[in-house]
Amino acid sequence: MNNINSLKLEIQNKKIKPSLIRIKIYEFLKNTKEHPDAEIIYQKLKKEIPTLSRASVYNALKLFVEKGIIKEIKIEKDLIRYDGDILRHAHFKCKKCGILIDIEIKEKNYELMIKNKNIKILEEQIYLFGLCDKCNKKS
Amino acid sequence: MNNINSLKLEIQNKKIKPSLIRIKIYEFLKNTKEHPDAEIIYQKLKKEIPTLSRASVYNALKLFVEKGIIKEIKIEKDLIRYDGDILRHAHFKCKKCGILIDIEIKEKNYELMIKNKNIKILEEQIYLFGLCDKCNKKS
DNA sequence: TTATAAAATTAGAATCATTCTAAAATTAAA
DNA sequence: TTTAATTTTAGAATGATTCTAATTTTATAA
Repeated sequence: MNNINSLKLEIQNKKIKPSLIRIKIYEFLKNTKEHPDAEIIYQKLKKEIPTLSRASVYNALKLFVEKGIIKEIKIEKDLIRYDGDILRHAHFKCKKCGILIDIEIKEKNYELMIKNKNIKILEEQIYLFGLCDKCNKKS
Repeated sequence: MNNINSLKLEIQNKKIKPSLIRIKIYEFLKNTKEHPDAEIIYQKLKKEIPTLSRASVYNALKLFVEKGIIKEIKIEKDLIRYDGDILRHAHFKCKKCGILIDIEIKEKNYELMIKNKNIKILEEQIYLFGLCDKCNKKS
């Protein structure tokens, strides 16, 4: 799972040309649960691809988000983090230590009451803030 | 409701010194459903208070958020909008026309399943994206 | 192949909301 | 008052992201 060839196919299925840079960025996102930002991806891949530029990272991430194969996480004040897991889930950030954790959503019980029935919801982003296990025990 | 004196009291109850600028900013947020950003608040109040600086607006907004009397809405790519309504609700943004709409949450049916039971959730931000009534009918 | 067009990549400049800084003004305390 | 503490201010600094224009790579056609 998540080998280069299957990742390449996933990209191609979305009509994205599978350049080396794009495959590498996508691979990186698919194999981490750290929800990295553009700079972290850039620094990591620069070791493998010394000519890599930040612009290419930003370009690829933007394209991936548009095509729906990754998700933006806008939980930080000043930067965007990225998630290779596009299955429905919420994100929790500890107010004390800053750790970012995936939160499973109980599908059945989650319902929003839309007064205006004609609104069509295509996407959702759920951010939770509080105290993680460790920080909660300490306090 | 929402007269100067009651707003002043609300601010004071949160141990915030009720300077004119703070009262005016709080009043503005309490009397609009537009979810303005700092710049809009600045431009609007500058007419009344010509000496007003952007820094004061940012300072007051930051303080209000910390004290919990207003909420940040981080639904735009590049700026923060503010909400004087701190009652629990989600925000919907139309992908076509960009309109921002409050969405009531059906309390009973909204449940998150937290695997790690020790996580303590103190705050939530729910953002929805899609097509508003008008844009949905057109397409 | 070779020529040509299209797309991807690059380095670095530009953008722009927000934060920072240090001074001035205001308010509170003694 | 006098002094201290807080608030406000203008403008500089910050920093993630976007833009630009040139270069490189890839695809297409003859």
